[in-house]
Amino acid sequence: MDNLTTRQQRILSLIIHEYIRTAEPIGSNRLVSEYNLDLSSATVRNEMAYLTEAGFLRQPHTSAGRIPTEEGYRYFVGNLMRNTTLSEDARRTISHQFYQSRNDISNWMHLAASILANQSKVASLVTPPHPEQVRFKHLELISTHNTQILSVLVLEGGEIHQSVLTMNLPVSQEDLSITSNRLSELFLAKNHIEIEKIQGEFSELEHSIKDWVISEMKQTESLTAGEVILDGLTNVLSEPEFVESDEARRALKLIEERTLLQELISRSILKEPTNGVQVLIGGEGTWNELKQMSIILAKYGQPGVVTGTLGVFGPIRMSYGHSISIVRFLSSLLSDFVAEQW
Amino acid sequence: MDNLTTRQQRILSLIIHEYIRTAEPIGSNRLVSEYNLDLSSATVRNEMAYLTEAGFLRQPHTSAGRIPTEEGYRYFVGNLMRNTTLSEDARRTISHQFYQSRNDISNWMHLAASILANQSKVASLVTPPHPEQVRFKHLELISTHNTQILSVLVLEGGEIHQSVLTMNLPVSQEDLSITSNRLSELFLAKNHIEIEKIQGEFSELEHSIKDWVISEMKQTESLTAGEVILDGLTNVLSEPEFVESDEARRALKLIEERTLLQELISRSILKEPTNGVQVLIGGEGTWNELKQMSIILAKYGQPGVVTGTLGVFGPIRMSYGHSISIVRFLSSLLSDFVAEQW
DNA sequence: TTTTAGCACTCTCGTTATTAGAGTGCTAAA
DNA sequence: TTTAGCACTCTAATAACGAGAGTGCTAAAA
Repeated sequence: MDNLTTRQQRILSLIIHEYIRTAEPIGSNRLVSEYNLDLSSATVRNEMAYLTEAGFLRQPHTSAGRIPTEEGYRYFVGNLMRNTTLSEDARRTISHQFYQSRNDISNWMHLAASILANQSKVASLVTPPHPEQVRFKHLELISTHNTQILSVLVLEGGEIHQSVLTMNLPVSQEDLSITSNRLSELFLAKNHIEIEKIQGEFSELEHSIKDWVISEMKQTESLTAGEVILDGLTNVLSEPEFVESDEARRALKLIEERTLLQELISRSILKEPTNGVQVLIGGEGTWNELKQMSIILAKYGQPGVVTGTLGVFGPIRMSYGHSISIVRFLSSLLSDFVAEQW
Repeated sequence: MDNLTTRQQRILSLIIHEYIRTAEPIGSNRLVSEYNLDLSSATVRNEMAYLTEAGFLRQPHTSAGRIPTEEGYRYFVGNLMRNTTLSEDARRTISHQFYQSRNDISNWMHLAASILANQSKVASLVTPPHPEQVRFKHLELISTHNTQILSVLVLEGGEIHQSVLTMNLPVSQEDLSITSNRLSELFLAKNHIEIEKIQGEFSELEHSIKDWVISEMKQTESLTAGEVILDGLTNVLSEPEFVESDEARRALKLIEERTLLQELISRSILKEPTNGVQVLIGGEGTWNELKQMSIILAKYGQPGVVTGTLGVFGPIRMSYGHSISIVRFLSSLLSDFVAEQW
């Protein structure tokens, strides 16, 4: 079943290539003339018949050309795809853009999403870098009004949480400084369980702050990927499948709503992907709603310390080689970035 | 030109209402039967002819029904629209959702965008609350590696900036604490110009930090609305005008790219809007690319202190009454929110 | 044994013709 | 001032049709 001859592989590749380009069913004559094959259309027809039998191609109707099945794409990605790399030029441009906005996290996440979308011509997603083990680094308390405190919690890895807390009684900035110093020292490098266990006297103020710190840390730890930044939806949207089919549009809507995406990220990121990039084609039988879409995901960051996810998604008829190389490049770029900063 | 009789206004309203519902040109017979008018179709025809003459309606072709012109929508929004309010129920639900995620800014911005999109059934945008006068509040320096410093700058209003700075030489946490205390005291409540003017001795470390603080503050002040959060693009995308017309899709793409949007926000927010909500219909003659779209914007926050922008956008054929009431409600909700926190 | 030329057959899609129906504007009567 | 009536216009749906692209199969060629 899976042992195709070189010629069959070649033909499958060409069909996929041409179909990605044109979104039209590919016939034998057309293939031969388009690519100047040293074969007659009849021979190609025979091979096509075999590939159809084997489940890699299908016909929308008798007497139409062939289009790849999910299985066909999968075989292609798994066995036939040649590994494209980005041009040195493109890579330099991208790196440069990053180094310009290196400081602000939210900034470069959006930048990453935008680059992914523009380069791949499909839609992109990026989740924030997320600490895998959440440990306390520093606490800062700043009085704003009478009873209001702006609390800033810095975690190991540099993630920052801020909240405005309201106390029962007014507190002076001096008290706040003392409190934050004391707690910072006590909590240093501990995770939330260890903080919970700390024995000792706590004032009412300290107690409130401690509770807040613990709840923030817990929340951070539980949440796999809170926010998901999307970009380039309109790229996908002007593809013929999405213009024509209501179903495809519904799939896109589902993705925009994030819930499916989050499930998908957390599930698929578990099985460690082949060479860093994971390709989900047509929902992989599990997600029926995504029959017409493919998703390419990669982790970035430092395994075990901080990691995030990024990727692209678009019609199942997408340019895998190109998309994968972009995702891979950006994932390694961001990883370097994160490593440099943390 | 602008003084329509009550009957003409009524007919214009009905046509707009029906057109928004069906996206089809509206004929006289249909209007009479659909709304059980106490008029003959001939009379309605006469009025339609007048409204067409006056520029409020147009015919896609002779012997077709009428559709509203931009001018027609504008007259409707300005004079005829009845002010709908959200149901008490809906309002409670929304408030509730907000109070749940009240702490995290980025969190409730996304929430706001999502609520706007879901309620209005079109696309939405939200910009972060942005201080109008940028003043220094507090500085925190935390050592991460040898030469790397995590710097956290808190501005009046509570906005937080963080960066990782790299020094030439290693610095101890102790030195950093001293530096941050000294600078915090010196810079307190000053804007970037005043900070620049401060006389006195600065160590090399202090100098670097000072430069960074100034550049962050400058940047914050110049940037009207850095990030723009979008949601609900797919709502718009399944409207017939966007399915059918390439031009409309291009407009949406342009919006997703943000640059046009930012220009639009900064320009339109200047002229203080009528009762807080500004409605841009069909690009208002200025933005040709947006001929088929309408945008509803409102500020939120505390004027003069921190403000952001939120709104919805969709096909020019959108349900203005409903959308405006949602935008207005969310703007006041977020304003309360911001007021409570700052 | 493999490849290919040839051919009959199938199905889509674009074109053209036709028509039903919805809509209009105008005139004249109510 | 309103409306019934009517001739006229234009679209959009439907049907009929043929070109074209594609297929699978058979038999001959390599």
